[in-house]
Amino acid sequence: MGDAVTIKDVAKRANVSVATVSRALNGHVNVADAVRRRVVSIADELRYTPHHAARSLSSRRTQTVGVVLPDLHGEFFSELMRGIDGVARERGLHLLVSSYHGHPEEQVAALRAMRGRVDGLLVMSPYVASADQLGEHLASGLPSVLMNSHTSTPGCRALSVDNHGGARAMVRHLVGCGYRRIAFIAGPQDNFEAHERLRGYRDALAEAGHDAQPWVVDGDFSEASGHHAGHLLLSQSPRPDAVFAANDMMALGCLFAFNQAGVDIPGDIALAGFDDIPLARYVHPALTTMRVNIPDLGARAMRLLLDAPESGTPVPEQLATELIVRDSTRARSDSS
Amino acid sequence: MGDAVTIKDVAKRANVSVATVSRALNGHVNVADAVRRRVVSIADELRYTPHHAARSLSSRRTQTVGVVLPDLHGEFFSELMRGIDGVARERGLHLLVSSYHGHPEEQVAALRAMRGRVDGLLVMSPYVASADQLGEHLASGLPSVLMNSHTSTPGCRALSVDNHGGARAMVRHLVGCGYRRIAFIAGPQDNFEAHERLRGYRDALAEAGHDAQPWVVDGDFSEASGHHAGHLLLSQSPRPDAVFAANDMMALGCLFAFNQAGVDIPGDIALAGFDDIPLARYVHPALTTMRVNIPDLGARAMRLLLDAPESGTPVPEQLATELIVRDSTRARSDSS
DNA sequence: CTGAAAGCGCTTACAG
DNA sequence: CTGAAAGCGCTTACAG
Repeated sequence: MGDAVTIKDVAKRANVSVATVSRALNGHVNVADAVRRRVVSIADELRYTPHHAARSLSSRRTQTVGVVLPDLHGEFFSELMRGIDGVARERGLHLLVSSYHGHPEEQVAALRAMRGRVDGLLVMSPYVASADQLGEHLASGLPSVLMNSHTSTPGCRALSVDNHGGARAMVRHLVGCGYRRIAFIAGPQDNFEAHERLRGYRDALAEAGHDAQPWVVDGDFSEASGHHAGHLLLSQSPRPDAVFAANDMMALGCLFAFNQAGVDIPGDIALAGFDDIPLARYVHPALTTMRVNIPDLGARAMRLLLDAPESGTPVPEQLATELIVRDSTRARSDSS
Repeated sequence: MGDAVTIKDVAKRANVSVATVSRALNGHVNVADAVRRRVVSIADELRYTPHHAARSLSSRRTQTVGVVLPDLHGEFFSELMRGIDGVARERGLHLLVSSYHGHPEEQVAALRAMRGRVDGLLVMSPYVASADQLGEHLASGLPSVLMNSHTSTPGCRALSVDNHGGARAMVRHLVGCGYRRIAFIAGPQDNFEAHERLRGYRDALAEAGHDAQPWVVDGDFSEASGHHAGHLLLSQSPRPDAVFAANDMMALGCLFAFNQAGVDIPGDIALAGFDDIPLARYVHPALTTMRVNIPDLGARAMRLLLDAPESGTPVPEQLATELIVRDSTRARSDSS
């Protein structure tokens, strides 16, 4: 380990008290200029770095924001971290990242482990079930912002992608193109975002007034489940004339199923996804989808945490999505 | 913030000293069973969580590993984090992540900021230039493992992808297919991995003995630079019969350039990359590449940090790559 | 098995 | 402007 140099060593060398070293290094005003310069130069020379735990124990601040996510890998989280990290950097903050790896029951443990390590918390908890348990644990302490999470906890700041509005807009687009038998491949039952997208689909269909019945097949956000759903839909009679998958990964799985079966997209069946992952523009045909600006979600959540007044009644904020029309959907000439 | 409950509160309620609470909660043996049960249940009831900074200040341990990376976003880092995180999880460790965002000069600051916050460090520093500066700062303290970094610092544990061997193997594959005029799109000059891949290309070419001259065009690992290089190569006469890009992103850029120009791959020119990013299998034609198991790199680096004896002379370890042959290269019938 | 006390390395009122 | 001292919340020899 090598004995690290402490504030005492610096004080000794500079012939001042540790208090003065602390003040000089932290830029307090009440330090003689000559003294400050001497202290700073000695600290430099000795390669002194304040011991973080000691500093945060006495100052009650950690300069760190905790990020608790359901998972760490994958495009989504990587983009999210990018947005969060950008703001952290601007503000000179560190990030303590923790994932509960898809085990909602470990989430509370992850949250508790943050005590004494962070000044605030960004939490993403898309599991519908664990919502209130979560609120309870957040309430007791740290300033927090919830992302894409279903919670009824009052006083909790929250920011979500407008999944309901986005799904509705996509269905409207499909209806506008002339599609009528629009099937929906749903996401996991216990996922709040999946739930909202499904709700948007249903609502838009009801609004369209073509008395089209909801046509929902199960999925779990994975490519494989989309592939399976695609095959299932092809076996129906009549087939849907458009398929809206609750996320792009399932849309891609479905697309492969259609390609395998020789179905023409969008001639025979149109296809749309949600998220706009990078792959969406590369597949053939390129996928119509609803873009979610994920880094922006992270950045805005971070700013909400840092800048928003803690008091007052926080209004849950929404992040708009953007319809990206590509080749997998097309206005029908025989539109009724 | 809400006044957090401390060890004192638990001690008071349990009618024991804080020392006993500490021992009971930390599972030390010398605590009466009845007392331990009482303490544990009271701590539970009070929702007591030890204050991390205090604990690590007195115990000199943080249960945290620091990860200092050149960047945070993108597939590569996301996969790397996945590997690191898996091991951290197994061992009950936290991760403090820090990026210096492509500014090598900020790397030292990032490293220093880790003092008192972590028990060990995983560092990735692909900038050739900053290598020794780095070693100096690492030496003074924390156990560390370097990933994909060029360093001559003795006593420093290190783990790298076998970029040299991988590039050599790819060139051998191309030569074996019958290609002779093999151009190479290089990565950034100051990047250690790019440097090693280039070296592998040169060495393999020399070994092939067809007295083929190295044919290197500049690139910077970006898709755009690959696209540019592709156009440049098409303007040459004679054209190369195969192009090996130092990474997949550039290979994809090159592929788009070839497709735009109506060049048949691999009929007219073969194409190969390095990394095996997910996109590689989806493009048309699917890209021959050298797979790097990135999560494994992270996981092994982590294990090296945690398990390897700190003393002794550490031997830099290498991570093997795997040749993935897809449609963008093919054995030539008119092979000489 | 348990407690009193020292100490981890800082910061911050409190005096001067 | 500067220093002595208390204190942050823990852990850990040291006694008993």
